[in-house]
Amino acid sequence: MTAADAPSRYAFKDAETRWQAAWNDRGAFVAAEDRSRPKYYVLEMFPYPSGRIHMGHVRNYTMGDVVARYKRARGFNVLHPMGWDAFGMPAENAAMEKKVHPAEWTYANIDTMRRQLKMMGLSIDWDREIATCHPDYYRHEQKMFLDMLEAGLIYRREGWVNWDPVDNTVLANEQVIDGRGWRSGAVVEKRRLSQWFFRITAYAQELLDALDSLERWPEKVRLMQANWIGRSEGLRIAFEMEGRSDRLEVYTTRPDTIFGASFCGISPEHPLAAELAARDADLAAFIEECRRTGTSEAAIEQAEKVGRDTGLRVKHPFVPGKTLPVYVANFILMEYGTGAIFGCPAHDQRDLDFARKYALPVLPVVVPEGEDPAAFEVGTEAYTGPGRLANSEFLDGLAVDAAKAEIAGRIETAQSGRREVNFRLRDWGISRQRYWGCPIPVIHCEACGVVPVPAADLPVELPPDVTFDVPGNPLDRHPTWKHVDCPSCGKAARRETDTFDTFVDSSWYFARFCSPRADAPTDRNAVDYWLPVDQYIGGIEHAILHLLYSRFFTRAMKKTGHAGLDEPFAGLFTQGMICHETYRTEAGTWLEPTEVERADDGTWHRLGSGETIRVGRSEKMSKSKKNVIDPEDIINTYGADTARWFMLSDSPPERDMDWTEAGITGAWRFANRLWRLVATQASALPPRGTAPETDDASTALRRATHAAIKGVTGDLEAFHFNRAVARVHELVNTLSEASPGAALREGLEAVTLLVGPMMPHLAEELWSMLGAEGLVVEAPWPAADEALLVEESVKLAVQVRGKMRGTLEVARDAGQPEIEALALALPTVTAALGGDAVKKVIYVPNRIINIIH
RNA sequence: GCGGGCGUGGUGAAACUGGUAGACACGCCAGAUUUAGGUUCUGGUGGCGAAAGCCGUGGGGGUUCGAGUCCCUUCGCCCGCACCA
Repeated sequence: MTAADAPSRYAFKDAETRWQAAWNDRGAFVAAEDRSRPKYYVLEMFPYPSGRIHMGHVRNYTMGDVVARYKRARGFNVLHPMGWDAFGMPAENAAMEKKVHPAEWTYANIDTMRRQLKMMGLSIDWDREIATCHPDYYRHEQKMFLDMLEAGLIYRREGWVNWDPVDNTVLANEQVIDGRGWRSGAVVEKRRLSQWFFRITAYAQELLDALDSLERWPEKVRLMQANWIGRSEGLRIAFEMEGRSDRLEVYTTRPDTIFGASFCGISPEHPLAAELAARDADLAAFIEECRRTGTSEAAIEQAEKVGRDTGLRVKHPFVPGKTLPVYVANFILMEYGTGAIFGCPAHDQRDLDFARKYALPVLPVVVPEGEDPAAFEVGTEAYTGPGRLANSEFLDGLAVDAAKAEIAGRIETAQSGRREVNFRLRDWGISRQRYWGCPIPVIHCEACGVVPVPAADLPVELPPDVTFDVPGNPLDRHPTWKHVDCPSCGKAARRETDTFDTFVDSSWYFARFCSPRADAPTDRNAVDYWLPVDQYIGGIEHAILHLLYSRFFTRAMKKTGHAGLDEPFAGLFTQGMICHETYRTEAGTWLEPTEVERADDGTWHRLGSGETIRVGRSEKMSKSKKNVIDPEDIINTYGADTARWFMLSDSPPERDMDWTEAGITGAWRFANRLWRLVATQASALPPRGTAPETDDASTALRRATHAAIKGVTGDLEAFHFNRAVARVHELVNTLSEASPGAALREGLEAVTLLVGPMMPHLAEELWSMLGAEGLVVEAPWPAADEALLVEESVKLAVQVRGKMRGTLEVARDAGQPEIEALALALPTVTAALGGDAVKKVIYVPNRIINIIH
């Protein structure tokens, strides 16, 4: 073939469908347990079927696919499944807006997105596909709920909950961001409701401790979880109250500052506050006001610390005759500790702000080392640093930690308190007043109370005939669904109409993938074989919610016998977001990238009208700012391989990346360049298996090939995809300059295999053009010949007093005297020395020689 | 406020345990071939300078023969948590 009659471009459309069919025909990605090989479970966070895939999905699934294909080539038995996180609010919103049933909407979206993902050529075992909205999935979730309920991992109680007035549902603490619902953005209100809770706090310590064992998790995520769990060590102290027989219990992490206490504070939600308010209209009004201001971020931001003196006095435990006033204060949370504190203004900023407002005493009791206790004063800033105790009787002179221990001991001896560990983590409330979720399988009976649905009656299926014309939960107003007989006494009873938080669905799907058609939630053989997930990949936005819930749920599954491990994800990688420039008209209307163009002078204009456009900085792709690029358009225009290649190029995968037109066309050019290189050289190459030549040029070529194999292998292992891409570029540059021969064949075959996980269709195409047998997906990963990598000569840097003066091409591992002589003979070196005597020489073999004068 | 991360050419970024800063790519410049369309190929490209050379990894200081990398300090940007006692 000559260049003239060779097709000039890689026909990706034809090739991609052809190779996808070939993989499919061979069942190349179907996974089965095989104990003769090491297993490797690669999982990307499964998508919510919102409609169409977006670029974030493309990046996520490309990275996972690279890992899956690479590990497969390395001989691992790989599991790489895909499913749908299919329950959730958007389906109900669509039902309300477009009058389609949530199920219909969801399944249609799944069909679209499955088709789109298949266009990407992912090495997924589609036989294992699951959708959480399918009864075959959620019936098992219901079964586990019953088991966990029985095991004491779940309970029901009434409590203050976060109510989202837009989505008309309760939210977990983790789902309230800056006082607003994580989906709707509405300011969350406080309501009292009966709710089901997972007892995640029972595992608080364990979930915290085990973070240390997650070595292949990003440090950032582990820190975020540790902060969220929020362990604190302190002391619970019971103060005697004047004129009452009961005691006021407070929690503190600074018991050492007890002598600096000038008041006690209780939460507006504290039972004592309610009791006192019953006889005090002013206090009652204050409490009501606190409740209304609630938790909105604006309220908290500016909220002044305010309180009301209840008139109640507590006795200081160590100062006879001293009493402290008890205030109801708006900054004290009922949910944390005991809902009551003692205030030591000198050493706590909040207490100080409060004390200044109500003219309470401020007595420093911790003084920085070396300061005179008599002279040390606290102004507008509390002193929270280390130091020695003062004004504290028997604690005087002690360091903070010693003082804490001393006080704790005395309080415990006096039986007026005890050491206590507190966590910020709250139990996970999972009741949602929504239709499109997994029904909670319990029945409420007047006589028997809460009765679990018998396992034989599962699944509790969602009724299909529901309406969305009025707000609220359609299950609640369904004419028949909720009316059932009590399984226990047989009398008329009422079904629970709340459904699970959708995070329950995603807390175990990774386990279900191991045995997706099993009749029980899990097949223990399968989960014991496949779990844990060896490599999990997804967005950082799930650092707390999904990842913490899954860690808990896996433990709960272990306790109920559904799994046998504690930690579901051995390795975690969090990818960055896809960003794009934003475009606005002068009037402020957002425009899509396809609606604007850049003129030669660098200004931007609207297509058609020519209106001047303001280009905004690159931001996360989002529909509201219209800076989105549709993956399907890209795949149709450039092919899946080009899209994948660009996703892996340039930006490190954990960092945000910019989607640019130049970037995608650059990737497109490279794919063609590689294709053209093989297309033009293939026929000139010697047959496969011909021994490589041994002349200098061929040896150099082989060295480049094997260096690339070694480099790319290391880069893929370390998730350095952008460097792997750079190394492939380098190798292709080298191969492009070589003349045909066995060494070139070796190089082209190697580059084909190296590119395999990243551009799988193109790799197959090249492999077949090179006349190789079988498919790339079945070929083992190439091995680097270490012997070829050892170079006999090295380029050594020569410095004079640390300044670069030149380089020397010398024999590998040459001796210092020889190097020194050569270096001193360099004109640049003699010039720099200026005749001075050499005082010292530092020589690092094969690296550098530094001459000091 | 607390916790964490990041500042390197015009741009995205490389640089393993301190050892030739800017690999690779985009863009740009020059040339060649096609010149009906983002094609392909060759060379150049951190800054200043005619050159030798000097200066360069946010700023300042330090350790070291040698610092993008380690230490101190300061500025800027981003992310997470946020009245958690």
